[in-house]
Amino acid sequence: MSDLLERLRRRGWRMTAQRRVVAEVLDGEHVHLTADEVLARAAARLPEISRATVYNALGELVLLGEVREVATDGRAKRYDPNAHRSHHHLVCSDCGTIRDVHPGGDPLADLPASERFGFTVSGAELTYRGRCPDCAART
Amino acid sequence: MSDLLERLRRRGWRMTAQRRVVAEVLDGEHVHLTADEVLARAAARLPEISRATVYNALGELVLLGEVREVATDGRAKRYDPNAHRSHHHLVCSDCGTIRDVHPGGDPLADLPASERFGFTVSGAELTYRGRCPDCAART
DNA sequence: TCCTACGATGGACGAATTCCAAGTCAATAC
DNA sequence: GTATTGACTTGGAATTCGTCCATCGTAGGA
Repeated sequence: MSDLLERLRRRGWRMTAQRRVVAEVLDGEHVHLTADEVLARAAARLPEISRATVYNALGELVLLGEVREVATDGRAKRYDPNAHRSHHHLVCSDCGTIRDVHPGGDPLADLPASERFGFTVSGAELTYRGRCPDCAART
Repeated sequence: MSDLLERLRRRGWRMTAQRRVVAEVLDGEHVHLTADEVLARAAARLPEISRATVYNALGELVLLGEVREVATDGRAKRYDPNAHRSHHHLVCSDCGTIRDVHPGGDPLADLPASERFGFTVSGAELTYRGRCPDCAART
């Protein structure tokens, strides 16, 4: 679908079998996987891939700005392949599922200079919390 | 200053020496401490207090809504005693320092029903990221 | 094809947090 | 004041998530 692989190659990202598989996993699934889930899916295609390699690759994709890291509470970080369109997240407080949302409004514009305490503000993350329909049904 | 202890007692929170010390630490400092920092300050008054006890007490204070848990990336969670006045956070991406901020706007109102995916949305957290003056000066 | 720097490996390590079984104690009842 | 009891505390083990490191392998240029 997307040209993630192609983009990476153009940017000079050294392409190995392992890195390709990690990128393909992220590219294929438009959900928010944990590092462990990425490892599991990658290992399905390339059984000898190592956990450290997956962490390395994910870390570089984050640095390259191709993937966003989403920290939710005490749980494992999740990796969001949809780094290009600006969006925020809706997290289920029971199961940790994440959905992308596009609220109106501009959080950055809502923070006046008097509330910035001399910080150089570079961005804002908005996280909505709630229970997903599945968890609500399971009551 | 505050009546945190009094409130807790009224709510039937069983008061032990350990719990009192943890509550006093949070009540005294209006900063955002990690569990370890709470332990250190508590141990200064009650040397034999155990780490597990601090975690237990913090967990209950969070459940009671007296303290907010603030997860910042891969670092240790921080505990915010200012749970009663609604506010958001400005985090230094270098040193992890947190400041309370009060932006205008209402994130919840900005999320239309069509973007809620059947979730029961209970709240929104807004986290601004940037560099604090100290870290910027240190360049 | 050959080189070589960069990537992969996996096991050890580390930080933060939770779990557990046994001992202790605050609050209530008498 | 004493007895009672269920809730709280303890500390060490266990878990979870992630990083480090020395060694081995290989992608991609010459």
